[in-house]
Amino acid sequence: MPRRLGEGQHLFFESDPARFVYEVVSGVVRLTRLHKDGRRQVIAFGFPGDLVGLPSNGRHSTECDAVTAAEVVAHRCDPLGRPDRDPSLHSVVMAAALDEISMLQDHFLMLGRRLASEKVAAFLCLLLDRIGEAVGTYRMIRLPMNRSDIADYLGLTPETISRSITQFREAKIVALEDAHTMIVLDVSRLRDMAEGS
Amino acid sequence: MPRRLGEGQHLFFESDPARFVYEVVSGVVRLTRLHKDGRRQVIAFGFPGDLVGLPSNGRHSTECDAVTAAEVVAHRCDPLGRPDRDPSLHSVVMAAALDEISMLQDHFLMLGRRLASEKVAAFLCLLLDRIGEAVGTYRMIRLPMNRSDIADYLGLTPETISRSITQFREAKIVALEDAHTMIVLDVSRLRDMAEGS
DNA sequence: CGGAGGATTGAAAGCAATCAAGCTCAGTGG
DNA sequence: CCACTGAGCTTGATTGCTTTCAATCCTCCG
Repeated sequence: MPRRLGEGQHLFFESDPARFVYEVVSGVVRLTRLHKDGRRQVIAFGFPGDLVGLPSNGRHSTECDAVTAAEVVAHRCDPLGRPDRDPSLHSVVMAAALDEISMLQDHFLMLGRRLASEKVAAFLCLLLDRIGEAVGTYRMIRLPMNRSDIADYLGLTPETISRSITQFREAKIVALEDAHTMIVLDVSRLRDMAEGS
Repeated sequence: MPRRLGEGQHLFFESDPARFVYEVVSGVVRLTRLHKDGRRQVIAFGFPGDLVGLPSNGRHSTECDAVTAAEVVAHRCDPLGRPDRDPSLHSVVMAAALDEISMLQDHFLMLGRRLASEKVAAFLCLLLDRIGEAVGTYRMIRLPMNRSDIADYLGLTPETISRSITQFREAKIVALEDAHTMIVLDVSRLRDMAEGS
């Protein structure tokens, strides 16, 4: 029943007719929109439990592809215009849409931070809360996406992401096992960084 | 029936229990969230026809106040959890929520532009399409908000907004009657500016 | 007429982007 | 088994744009 996506495989494109909404079951997907000049804005990452592909005027407003191998379950979204037909799907989609709005607003606050390092810290806190795992007394973040994805999410360059992470490493706030495996040594200082103090 | 708001008057605050959603009938409202350090992020402006105050987990996720004197109509949003009770309100709110997501995504693209002048041009194009008025062969924008509001919407400073507008004025792309009344002399060049060409 | 808030302009400083060069590691093929 | 390759990550030096700080202007309103 779930549909499997290989890394980099597309689920839908911008302005495709939206026949389905998709529930992410495993893996991570990336919702992006393209600038006229070819640059990319990452709008959001979809983690397990997220509902992605909400339509606007019957079409997808972003494109979506897999950051890692992923599984998704498709739900027809024809009935969205008629809440009486399928009230339970309707409620779920409504809740997802309202949550999405709230998440996008949080994303704005992230982009509105002063320094690049504050944005990166805020992003890491987000991942920590969302997909952090316990490792002894510390917590670990498996970063599924690469530096360019993070850069396009935060409106920065990959070089700047790298420099911020290096800075956290030198300050002993985090340690890197490899480029995609981060141990958070000092959560409270990371949260302080995210708030500019 | 409509509720009147004076300039600067608040309609609701962040994390207020969301008992109503509000339809803007006249005037302009401002949806904002605050950073820990007191800085302000303008999430959106609400123009006539917009539905504002959509709840997340039963609470307002932003604060809302009037940019100009405004009128709003309140709609109870208790029934949102039960689509079968009031299908028509439910459909309206669903459509508004999905539109809002799309608008927020457009806002991201605006923030993702390279230069301050591109962001300002994009913002002016948005206003032009939304509230532009014909004036002879030209089109006019009445800017209801001040430079700081625009700055907080675009993640820039008021000075930078001012400089960008001056730049457009010197390039004969726009003319200012006063600080809040802009004549667009060359729409296509303004759109080009917004896209970095 | 005078005051105040917002807008504009100017000069200087700060921070991220850019350009460019190594580095690491996984995958590949000899 | 190891050299080769390429992609992604890191680091360095420089450039350039926005911010910051400050002064002035303007306009509306008391």
